[in-house]
Amino acid sequence: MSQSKHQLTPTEWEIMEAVWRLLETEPSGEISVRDVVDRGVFEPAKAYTTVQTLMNTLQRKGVLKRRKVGLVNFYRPVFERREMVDRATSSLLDRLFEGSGLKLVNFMMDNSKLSGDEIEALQEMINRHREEEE
Amino acid sequence: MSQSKHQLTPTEWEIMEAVWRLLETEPSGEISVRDVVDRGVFEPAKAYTTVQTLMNTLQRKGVLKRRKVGLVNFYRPVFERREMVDRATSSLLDRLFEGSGLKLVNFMMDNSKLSGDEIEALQEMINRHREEEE
DNA sequence: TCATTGCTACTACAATCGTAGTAGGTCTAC
DNA sequence: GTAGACCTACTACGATTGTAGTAGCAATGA
Repeated sequence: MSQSKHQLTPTEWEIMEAVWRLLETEPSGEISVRDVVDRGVFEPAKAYTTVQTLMNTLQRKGVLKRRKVGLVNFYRPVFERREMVDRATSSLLDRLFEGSGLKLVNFMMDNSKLSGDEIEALQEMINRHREEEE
Repeated sequence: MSQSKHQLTPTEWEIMEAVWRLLETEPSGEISVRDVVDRGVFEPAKAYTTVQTLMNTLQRKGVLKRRKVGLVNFYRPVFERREMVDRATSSLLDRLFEGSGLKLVNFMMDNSKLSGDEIEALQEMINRHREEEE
């Protein structure tokens, strides 16, 4: 079936979001299943072994790297969140907007995904972007 | 598992894209499996029964409506493409950008999903949008 | 009339997803 | 030194996904 490479399912995203978030305050850059279970927020809660299975799947998919310290497995993300978001966004872009970011923005404007305030902020972004380009 | 409501898998999207496209030149607003198989473009090609199964799944999910004429089933989309794109986009927005369209646009600008030309076009869009608001 | 064509309904089946239980091995605190 | 606590590896299992085959029936054309 799919499994192509680093495409995540919604539940795997949930786990990864927790991993990235928790690692912000984790100087070692590594994290255990226990950390994710205890400090991640899941609604509804997930069993320890469920999280364990998911993290091992993520390891198999090459999204987490696993390292055994003593008896305990520690995991570290292979990619930054930004990279994964990029892939997911590109995938949506390719599938639904013929790869055109402009079409996506256009769609959002036409479908109220951007409020008036946000469009003002967007204008600011464009201005800043132009300055950076010079 | 998921099946929540009208969330499509990549392959189901492929079918629906073909259905919407073919219906543009189909005054009846209905289409058969045969139409999709013969006139849809799939890479690699899909067996007749594969398309049949997928279209029945889409019917079960409430995305296509089925009507038997004589012996043959005809299908019609329940939603316009725009509606489904809206759902998929909102889903990505919620999962990865905290529901903020602005964050998504920001991300795209920072990650070269928008070329310089496209940003100009975006500026045009904003201007037009402002005029419409007045 | 009867073989071919074409369609539907049903079935199959491996892979994946989401969730979790169980067995068995260390560590630790009494 | 032994009973919990805690962790890992393995297994399970129903649902879904993606792909397709088969049986059977209707229309059709020779």
